[in-house]
Formats: sequence, C-alpha cells, structure tokens
Amino acid sequence: MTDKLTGAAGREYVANAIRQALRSGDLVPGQRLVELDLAEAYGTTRGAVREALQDLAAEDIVEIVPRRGARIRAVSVEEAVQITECRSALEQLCARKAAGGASDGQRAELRRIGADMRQAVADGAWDAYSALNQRLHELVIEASGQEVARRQLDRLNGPMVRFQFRLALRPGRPAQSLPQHLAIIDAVAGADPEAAARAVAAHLDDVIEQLRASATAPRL
Amino acid sequence: MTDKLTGAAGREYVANAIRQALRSGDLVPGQRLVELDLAEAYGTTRGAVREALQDLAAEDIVEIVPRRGARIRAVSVEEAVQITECRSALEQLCARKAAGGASDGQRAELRRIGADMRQAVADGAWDAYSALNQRLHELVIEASGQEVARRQLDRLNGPMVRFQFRLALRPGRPAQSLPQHLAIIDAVAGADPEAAARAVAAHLDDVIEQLRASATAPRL
DNA sequence: ATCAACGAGATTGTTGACAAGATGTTTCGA
DNA sequence: TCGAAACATCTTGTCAACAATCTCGTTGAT
Repeated sequence: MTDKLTGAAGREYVANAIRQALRSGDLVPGQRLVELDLAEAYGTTRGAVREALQDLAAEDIVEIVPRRGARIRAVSVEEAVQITECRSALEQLCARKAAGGASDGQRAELRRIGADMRQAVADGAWDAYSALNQRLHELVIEASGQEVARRQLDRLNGPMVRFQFRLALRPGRPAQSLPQHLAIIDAVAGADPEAAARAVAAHLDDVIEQLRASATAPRL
Repeated sequence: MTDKLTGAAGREYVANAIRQALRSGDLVPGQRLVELDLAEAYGTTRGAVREALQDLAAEDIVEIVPRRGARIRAVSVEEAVQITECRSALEQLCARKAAGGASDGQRAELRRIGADMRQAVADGAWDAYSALNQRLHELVIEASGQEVARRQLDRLNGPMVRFQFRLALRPGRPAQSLPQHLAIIDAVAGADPEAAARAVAAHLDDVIEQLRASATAPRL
C-alpha cells in the first residue's frame, strides 16, 4: 500500500472511492472535484483521476465542464422521478421474463428472501431489510437473463444513491413497502408474468409518490 | 482546414467520424481501431483519438481490451433482441406520456409525419420513409418530456445501427411497418395513452420478430 | 510437419512538463 | 463605498517522449 496505484488500477480505485464517498455523504452534490487533490488523497496520478472522472461522467454521477473541472452532479426531484419511471419500465420487463424463465433455485431463493424480509421488518432490522431489498431487485434482474436491461439499470441507479438513502430512512417505510415486495416475489416465484409486472409497477409508483412527497418535506 | 483538429474538438470529430463510418459500412464489427492510424487519418493527435475511443466504449460501440486496443463491438442477434426489448419498455413509457402531454403543435407534426409516410411508401421513397421513421420516434420521445428515457434510448441505439440498416432494406418492410407507425401516431395524437403503449409494443414486437428471422436468413 | 522459443516491430500505457484558461484578490479611480 | 481593471494563483488541457506489452513471423529442434 505504500506504492502509488498507477494507471488502470488507480482509475478504477478512484472511481470506486468517489462512489463510496457519495454514498457515505462525504461528498455532496455540487462539490468540486479537483484532479490534483484527488490524486494526492488517493495516492494516484492526475492521469488516473482524470480517467476515473470520465468514467463517472459517463455514469452521470459527475458533471464535467470544459476548463472548469468536475463536480458532483445534483439530481433534482423531477429527475429522480424520471429515473424511477425508467427503472419501472425496465424492471417490469425483467419481472415478466423472470416470472417466465427463472430456475427453480432462483424461485426458491426469492421465497427465502421474502421470509427473511418479513422477519427483518418484525425485528426492526432495517439494515438487513435494506440489503434484502437490494438482493431482491438484483435477483429478479438476474433471473430475467436480460443483460442489457441489467446494464441500463446499473447506470440509472448511479445518480440515485442519495435519494435511496433518504427514502429508506423514512419512518414506517419498510412496513409500507414489505407487502409490495412480497407481491413481487409471489408473482415471479409463482410464474405469473403479468402479475409480476403489475406488482413491480405498483411498487415503483409508490416509490415515485414517496419521492414527490420528499420534495415538500425534505429533512431526514 | 489545414490545421490539425486538436484536443476536445478532435475528440468529438473522431467519435462522430467513427459513428458515421460504422453506419456507412466502412467499419465492420471486429475491426481493429489503431490509435495512430486514426490520428493520421483524421488529422488529429493520438490523445484525441484515445478519448474519442473512451467515449465510444461508454456507448458500447467499441470494445476496449487493455493493452490490446479497441475494436468495433460485434452485436449478436440475441443482444439486438434484448436491446429492442429495452427500447420497447422505454418507448412505451414515452408514448404513454406523450399521449397525455404533447402540445398541439407536436400532435399536428405527428399527423403530418403520418401523411408523409403514407406518401413515401406509395412513392417508394425509402430514404424519405426512413428519415420520417426516425423523426417519428424522436418526436414521441421529445413530446414525452422524459429526458432520462431519451438519454437511455440514445445509448441503446448506438450499437444497433448495423441492424437498422439491414432491416430497413428488407423488401416489403416499409409496407409492413407503415400501419404500425400510423397506429402509434393515431394513439399519441389522439391522446390515448394505453393505446399508444400497445401500438409501440406491437411495433417493436414485430421488429424483434424480424430480427430473429434475420438470424436464419442473414443476407441483405 | 509440428511445435516452442525467440526477437523485431507495432501498439498501447504512463508520465512530467508546459500552455491556456478560469478564479479570486488587490488596487485604483470615481 | 462601489465598481472595474490588473495581477497572481490555481486548475485543467495538451503534447511528446519514453516504457511496457503484445503480435507475428522466423528459426531451430524433435
């Protein structure tokens, strides 16, 4: 670790570090990202940082203005809603295909996740619930076999980390989303494509509603 | 024009040139893209070419293997189908919103495009039909106000240029797609969101079928 | 004839220095 | 006190040379 991470290695390292810093709140939207500072902070070269910033710009996480450098991109509530609408469209597609084509093992894991989620909510284990939630979405996408949709969804989620954070912390939110998640699980595991799409749509419509509500009551 | 296009200007210039070369068939999938060659061919520096290739890689048009350079990415039929499925999901979203919220001017332009398409097919004006087709899709997206979906769709279309090319040339194809396009126009211009989504889905399901068919009958 | 080791040439990766543009501060005049 | 010009500093953009790696043809042994 005493060496500088150079080139391609540093590039990925810096990109991940910035993503992480954004999740943990160490970086806030609008914040300037100065190449030399980042290079020193992460023990890499300016070149590596530059390329990392290009990558993050391609993911719409940072915004690069020529001759003025990079800053963390601010995501408006309206844009967050649009992103969620796109997620909904793509995840409906995945849910439909997953309901049709998931393996037995995947259906079993889905049911297990459902049981664990119930338990987590009953126990007030919010972190565990959040992790299960993420795994659920991942698994549906994976089971769909839709690689292209997976990539698109990854991209869409990049700029959303800040909102996910705020939403998950709203009191009573897990209790509200649990039945929606269980409905998705039932439909996919039960091989009912249309019900799966409807369940996903209903869930994400609710998320959109929450996002809009968070616009007027922004704190926490 | 005797000067070298340098830096940022060259970057965009090269990226566009490669996109164009791909459309016109001057570059074929799998073809190697050597930085120095491109730099000389387009009168820029290696640095500009390098960054242009990064951009194209972010669009999934080229594939960069470390230490081995860039090549035009090959898109399998299966992937083309998946891309079209995603397009379908996102364009349904846009069509729904466009049907709900398009301006009077936009609805008028849609109807005009419909009339022109009819005419183009009647006249055998395939180039004109193709241009109208593109404008139609663009306009629906624009009218939806869904900026995020627009960006996603742009990305999805990047690697598809080769397939669009082959599909549009199939004999009888315009006559087949015309009623589908007219259905989309009627639904969007007529402010019927659900019909618009259905019409888009039907159209793209047909495109998928054509893609699959082209897998077994590959020539022209 | 086949295969492996070798080496020359080709190609990409990396660096450090410099150029060019933006930002912020100080100074001067009204 | 306010505003604007001049300047110093900070930051990004660009380049050219060098280093590292890969490709491919050649050679020689089995």
